[in-house]
Amino acid sequence: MNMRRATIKDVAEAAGVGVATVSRVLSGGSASPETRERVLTVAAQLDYRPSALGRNLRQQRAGGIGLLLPDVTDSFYGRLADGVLSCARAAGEPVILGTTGDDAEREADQIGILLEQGVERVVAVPSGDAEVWAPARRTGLTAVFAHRSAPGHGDVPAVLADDRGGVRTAVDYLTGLGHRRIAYLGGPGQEQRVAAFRQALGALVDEELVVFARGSRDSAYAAAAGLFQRRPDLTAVLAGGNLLGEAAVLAARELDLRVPKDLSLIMFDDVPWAELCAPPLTVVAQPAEDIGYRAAELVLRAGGRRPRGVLLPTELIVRGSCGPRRAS
Amino acid sequence: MNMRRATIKDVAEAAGVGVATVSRVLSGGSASPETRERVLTVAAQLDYRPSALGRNLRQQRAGGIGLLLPDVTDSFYGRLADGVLSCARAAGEPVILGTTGDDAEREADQIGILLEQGVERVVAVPSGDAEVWAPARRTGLTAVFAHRSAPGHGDVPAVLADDRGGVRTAVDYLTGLGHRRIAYLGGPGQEQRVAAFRQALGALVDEELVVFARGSRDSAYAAAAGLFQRRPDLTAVLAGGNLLGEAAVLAARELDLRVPKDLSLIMFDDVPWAELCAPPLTVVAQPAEDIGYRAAELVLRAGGRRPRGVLLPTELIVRGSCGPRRAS
DNA sequence: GTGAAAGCGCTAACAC
DNA sequence: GTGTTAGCGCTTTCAC
Repeated sequence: MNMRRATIKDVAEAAGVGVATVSRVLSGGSASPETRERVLTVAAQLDYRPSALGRNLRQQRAGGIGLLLPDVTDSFYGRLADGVLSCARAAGEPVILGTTGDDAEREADQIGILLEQGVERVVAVPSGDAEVWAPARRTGLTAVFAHRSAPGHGDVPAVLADDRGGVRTAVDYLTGLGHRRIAYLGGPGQEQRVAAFRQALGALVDEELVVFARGSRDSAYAAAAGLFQRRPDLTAVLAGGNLLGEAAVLAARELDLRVPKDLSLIMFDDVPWAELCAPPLTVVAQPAEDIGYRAAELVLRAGGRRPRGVLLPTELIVRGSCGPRRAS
Repeated sequence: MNMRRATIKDVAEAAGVGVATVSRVLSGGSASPETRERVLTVAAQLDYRPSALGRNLRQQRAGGIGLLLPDVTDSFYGRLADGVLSCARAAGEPVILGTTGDDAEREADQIGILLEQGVERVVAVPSGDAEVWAPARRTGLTAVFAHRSAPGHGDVPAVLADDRGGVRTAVDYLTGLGHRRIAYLGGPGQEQRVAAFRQALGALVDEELVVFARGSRDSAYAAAAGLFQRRPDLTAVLAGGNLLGEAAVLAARELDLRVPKDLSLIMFDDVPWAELCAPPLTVVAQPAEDIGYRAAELVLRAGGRRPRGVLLPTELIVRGSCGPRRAS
């Protein structure tokens, strides 16, 4: 089998026109109705598909959009990716996916691969600082950040959930229930949220109760278990992501802390299993898919004037994992 | 800013050699030690990165590997994707991701996009039959199927979990607990498993208890709820995936069926939340990441002789969602 | 061991 | 409205 694909030249010959005409017709340029008709027919007959290879080289840039994510295994990023994919699909653009593991170096590698491929538009959940992104900027790559921004990237538009609002609502809810010793269990790149947490809590903040994990499940579990053991006096936790929430539930169970009796828990990111958990988890829902879709939209219409950023609303969904402060 | 990237010609000139020499040096061909040294130095100085665009056109094929998945939102496919990505990363190859939604037509579109890009190697969880894949075959594209095979694809290698064994173990476990009316809640492309289910159950099969959902959560829920309402006499369910398991738990809860007292449940695919569920779910674990990794490996060494397929083991992990048949 | 040159498929500038 | 042609960056003969 293994038939050679028809090229523009084949079509041109078969239709008795020049290659330029074929190119024009296929990209909607001007041509007489009859020529257009003929070219289209022949192209269909030959099952001609313009080669992106030729076009890309000629135009000095690959189409398509790059997508850089910390971890496809995390369902939040899965949903975000889904948003990007549906937007890209609507535009007929391929998506090149790379994962960074929240590691700046790995991110730099992935950026390198994209650059090498001639990709000029990327949606990223950034891990590295401005230095990592410098080669990309220099090449004129258009980036849009999603879910979080990064230090030193003043002019890269970002599509974010309203972390500030989400944190505030969650903290208010918790303090309203009487909680005073509230912990924040964070992951990579959550400076924004922690700042909001500190601000919302005001004088109540206890820096020992603000802990960070790296991106992995293990690290999240270690952080949660360590926190709970070190400070058995805390009565509520805000987990900054579904991996962290999962870890908190696991660690609490392991240490025989009953939720919500001994410990109230709010998790960032509403995942399907939050409802299946015992007790069902109260969460701050983030529109993961929308974030991805909007970011892809932004990067695709790179030509027009782009807003500095987009802020999408979060929502506190109260289920059963928070209760009044224990008498202790 | 927006600096033009250095080309091979720039390097050649700066090093005082011909472009061919630069190309040879960079791809490990023969050159005198001193020439090699000089070229390498200059290339580094100029921060030269060979353009994949030029290479691809010249070689009439894009590097990289295509990845076609039903749904990135499903954590099983997320893990599978992760496996593919780590293998691809090790090889320095980009991955082009597309989702099919378990729809043959959408799959055909995605294949079209890949072909247009000149991608010649793809890992896919196939949805369509041989007809959908015909254009791909004709172009000489190398495919490896993952997680499931498809009808009429005799010679496409596939990396599969041992569904047959997994189903048998699960069914044996259930019948050993005394269950007789066991349902199978299936998803798209699970013909293999259902066949194994029928075989394992032998005379006990009740065709009314074998139901299928499409890929979505809604559809899964509808199928589960419908099944439970129509046949309140069933005492055990085998759910063919984590979405289906999730739906089964939800539907059972909605209909006040207690797990495992009224209903025993086994879910295909071990997901982190299976442990957090109340009760913790007994599952048939599948090595999702390995499946992806192995498939990617196979497609990358397309040159050598490739085995017809790989079968990876599954494992029954007993937790708390199965009990003896209710007295009823 | 090295360089010159052809050419991959396409688009855009230019001539008619 | 249409054809001719140059050339994008690279690899790969083919001479030397």
